[in-house]
Amino acid sequence: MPDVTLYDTRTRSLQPFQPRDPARVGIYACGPTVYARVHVGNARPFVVFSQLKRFLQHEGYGVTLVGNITDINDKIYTAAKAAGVPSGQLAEEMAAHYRADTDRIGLGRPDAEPLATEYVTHIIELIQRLLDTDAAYVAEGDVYFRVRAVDNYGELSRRDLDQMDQGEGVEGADLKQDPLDFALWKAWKEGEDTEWDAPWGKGRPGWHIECSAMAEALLGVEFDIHGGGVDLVFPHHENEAAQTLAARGAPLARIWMHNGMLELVGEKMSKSVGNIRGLHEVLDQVGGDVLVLYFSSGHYRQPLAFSDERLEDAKRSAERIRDAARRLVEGASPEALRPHRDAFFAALSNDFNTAEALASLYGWIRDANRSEEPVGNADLKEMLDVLGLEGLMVAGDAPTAEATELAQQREQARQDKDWAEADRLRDQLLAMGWIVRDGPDGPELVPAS
RNA sequence: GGCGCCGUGGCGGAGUGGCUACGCAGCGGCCUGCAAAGCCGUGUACACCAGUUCGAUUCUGGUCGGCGCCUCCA
Repeated sequence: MPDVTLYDTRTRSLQPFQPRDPARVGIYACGPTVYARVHVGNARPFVVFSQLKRFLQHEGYGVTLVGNITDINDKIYTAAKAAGVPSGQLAEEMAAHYRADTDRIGLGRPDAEPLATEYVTHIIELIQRLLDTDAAYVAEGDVYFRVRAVDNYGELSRRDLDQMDQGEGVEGADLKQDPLDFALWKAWKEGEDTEWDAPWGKGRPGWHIECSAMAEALLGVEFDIHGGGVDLVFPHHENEAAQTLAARGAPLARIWMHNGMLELVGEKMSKSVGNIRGLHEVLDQVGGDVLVLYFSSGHYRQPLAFSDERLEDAKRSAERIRDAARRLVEGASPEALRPHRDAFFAALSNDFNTAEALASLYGWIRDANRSEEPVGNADLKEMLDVLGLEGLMVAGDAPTAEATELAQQREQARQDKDWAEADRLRDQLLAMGWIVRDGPDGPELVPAS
């Protein structure tokens, strides 16, 4: 089994995966801010890191995946005010939607899904620590992080402090000692309907510190993999890294992984642009397996084109896999197909290249389809399991008695060479949702999808 | 303007210094009563210009174009 390598954003290089403890690999993947229902783009990190966890488990590692939900944020206040509901209620509703929508993807849940609101104590403690070490300061109830307190600020996102925009016009700019400093805590303001007490006054945590605190609480510092969308590299992850380093004297994570964006007609899909497709809508349209297959068709680090056409392609590809699975028999796969299986896992070992892995999977299928002998399904099952596509192995519902009866009538008509009647019955079956395939062993009824 | 990513056949999308990616669509064939599924075959693909090299889509430099981040963003 080849060693696993993963691309690390901080060093911009492929790194051999060498966890501190193979039995306890920690992955933290930044989840959404719940101020609205999530779109398909938000599902990419969920899928990528869920699959990565499955793959690492397959390779023998013990893995804990943490996927947070940000439920304290300016966006939530704004959206709640616009909707005329309490912000806590909005966040709760949207978090519930998020869990329900991502459930339908069919990859299970992360091992922990912390909410920021559950970790305010940890957050306050972490901020206090930063104040104690003089890496942060209080200004009129706000608390700001002193960016120059860490000498490697900008390392993750490859930014030169002295060349960065000076953040003019940004909220709180006049309170900052340095325009690049960012808020760890925002003092309560008139009209805000949630607040927490802290030694320096009531208010709420800033976004970046929430993740540092939750990750540290659940995985400890210097855990193995921190993931999220590439749009989070700066400032979110840069700030997380800086805070934790300043507070604990140790890096937050060893490897930083970032997934590429979904693109809709050549433009990043995002709520601010307004070119979004709801995750639940897409799931209504094609279901979880097709969506996962669609995501898997490109490398996780690259942008991926999103459109109905792409979805339809993935749907047909899924059919190809399903049809192949239907022909297999239970049990071990032939040695002759082994190289395809091995190539599949070798591709995943090389920076989790699911696109290349799928090519091997299709190669396996082609050879299996070509085989005269019955082919055992073990390899295919193993590969699909790792991608979370085991659902494609499941045969559809058994034909109804009525459908079977019609199929038999059609066989009789074919025996009698009454082609018109046979075709009529075939159309009737299709209308009922059954495709008839005449094989050497007689007709087969396959659910039309 | 700064930092970074990318330009591959009709579409999507991997990858490699010389050898079929793959999927979807198309075309021809086998099979079939006809289909469907499957199999076989099929496309002078690597933005452009130089350079390195026996040889570059793959390395280096430049040009043009697209995208992301620099403010909330998966």
